[in-house]
Amino acid sequence: MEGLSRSHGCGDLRMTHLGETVTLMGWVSKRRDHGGLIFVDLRDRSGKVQIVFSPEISKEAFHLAESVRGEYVLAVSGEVRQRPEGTENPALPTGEVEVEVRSLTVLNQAKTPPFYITENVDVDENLRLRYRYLDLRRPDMQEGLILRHRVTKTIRDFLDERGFLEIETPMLTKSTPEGARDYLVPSRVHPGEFFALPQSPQLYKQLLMVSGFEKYFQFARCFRDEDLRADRQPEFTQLDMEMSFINREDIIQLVEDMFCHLFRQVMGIELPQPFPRLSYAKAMDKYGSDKPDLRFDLELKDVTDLVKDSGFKVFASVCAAGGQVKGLRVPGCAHYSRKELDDLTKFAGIYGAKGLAWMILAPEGLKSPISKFFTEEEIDAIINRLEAETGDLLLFVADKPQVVAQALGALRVEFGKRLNLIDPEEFNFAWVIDFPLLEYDEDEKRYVAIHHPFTSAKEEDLPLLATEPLKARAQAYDLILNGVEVGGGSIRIHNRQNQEQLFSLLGFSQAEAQEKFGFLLEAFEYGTPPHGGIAFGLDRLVMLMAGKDTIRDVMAFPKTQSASDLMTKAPSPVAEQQLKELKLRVDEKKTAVAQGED
RNA sequence: GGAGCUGUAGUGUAGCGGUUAACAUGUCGGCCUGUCACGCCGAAGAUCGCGGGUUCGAUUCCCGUCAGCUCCGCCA
Repeated sequence: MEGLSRSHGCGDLRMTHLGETVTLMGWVSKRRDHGGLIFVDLRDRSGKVQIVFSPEISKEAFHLAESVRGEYVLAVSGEVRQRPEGTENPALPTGEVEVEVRSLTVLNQAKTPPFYITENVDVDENLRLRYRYLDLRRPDMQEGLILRHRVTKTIRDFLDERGFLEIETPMLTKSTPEGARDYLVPSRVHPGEFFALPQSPQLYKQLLMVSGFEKYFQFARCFRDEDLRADRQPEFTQLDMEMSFINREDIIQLVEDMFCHLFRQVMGIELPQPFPRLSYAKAMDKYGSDKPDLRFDLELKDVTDLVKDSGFKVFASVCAAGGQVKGLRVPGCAHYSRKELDDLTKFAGIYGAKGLAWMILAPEGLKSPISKFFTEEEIDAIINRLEAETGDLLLFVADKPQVVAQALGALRVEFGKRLNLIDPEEFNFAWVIDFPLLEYDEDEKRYVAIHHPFTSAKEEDLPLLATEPLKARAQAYDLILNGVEVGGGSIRIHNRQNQEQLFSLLGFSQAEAQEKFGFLLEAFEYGTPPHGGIAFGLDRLVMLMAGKDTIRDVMAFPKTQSASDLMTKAPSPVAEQQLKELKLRVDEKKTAVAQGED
């Protein structure tokens, strides 16, 4: 490298550089050896350009190039030249030019990679994760991380402009009840005691409000030891924000401005403002989800009133037991076969539905195994309610409201995809507001907070906390994008009495509340401003902006579904000495149980 | 904790109760001065994820297991 200095990025060369002598450094993407002439596509972060080795230009470079292989790291210098007429490559941004190489330095050799370093590879994810550093060489993976950088950079600048301060909070923190399972870190200095990695910086950011910082944000790494999904990793990044002296409208306005700015700057897209809002109750009722995909219509219709007194016992008994019956109209699917309907039933079963009733509005008349239980008037009323037409398939689920919503909500999304009702280019933002504050946990026999225990109830619902807590609505709001929850927040409780009241509703004794959250309760006694905030899942947001199906594709080093890192082989056992220092002993629970025992 | 899908040369796939396990691509060698999915000739490359069972015989069928993925539960 002595005396060598890169002058341009490979992907940056254009006709305007004609005649310039350039020095490029990058990887061999492809080599085409014609015997007397060698072409190499040289790739770096900026893109690719064709470089040419010819004995007429440099015998030395040409012969050296004969030994070059894929993914070798090269430094070349030579003149940018217009390609001979007829040999331009319109598929490449640099396709009008090439570099004729006068000197070549092989900076490093490379083994043949285990998979192709190109766009759109369909390789076993096992391999991609094991060789993540090679996977990340692929241009579309680089684009994802570059996009991620531009998103964080744009947001940082925006929030700075609006008077926000970026403040870091600890990673070694206190384990608190409620919420996800914690990742624990043993304390060497305090044997038998543990830190928890933060599930979010929630309490710290509220305390920063007590401290008077007024506007805070942070790109915060969060940890939750729960099972993974395509959009859930054990560690992930939140854009975390908190503000004092604000109300819900202030936050919504700021966030909409922020996303409009972000999409304008990064994607060149103008988002329509204001973002639509719908209540939790309406979202659940119409779409069976608290994060509905609003890129397509398909609404659920409640037919409970029409069927509760009908002769169909399955429906009637569910209604009598306090359940409900809802229907989904699937346009143009009257041709569905028995097998396809059985598969749909199985699909609904995943979400707990014990069955799936259907009606087919065929041109030759109604086909349905349940129609014989209804009068003609009842059937007409149902068809009217669903606004169904000939050629439609109608699907019904009868169950507890929660099961009906989940099953039909999932079917709605499924048909949105199957019927191609979704515009993949669209970014459909909306707010879901007025969440309930609490729900009842049947397993634990107590109330649990839907958002989190620091969320304030709506002022007009405060009296309900003492009488009918489940009816109280929270000052909470989620931001959804294309059926994905990308963020959520709330106005917080900011005085000790209200916070203690909520803890007690959640079933904490005063002593427990003091032990777990005493520092917060105490802080609230020293002049706490009204405050609230919101946090966004950065990985999910970037995933959607990049058009990817999993957040793994926009994270540099993600974990597998079983929360391990195939590249480093983490987690792994540690030395006995390390355990000793921590005063820890592994319970030798047999992992390798003998086979074939009875 | 549960359900489903996948696992065959380096990679992506095909295949079948008895095969020399096929194809493409990559790799290696030779030829080739305008290619860009370069072309042509040749070669090497497989413990058919692992273990057990059924069978005269299993890569193929069955059971188990491991790994990856998708989903349910879980994720304030």
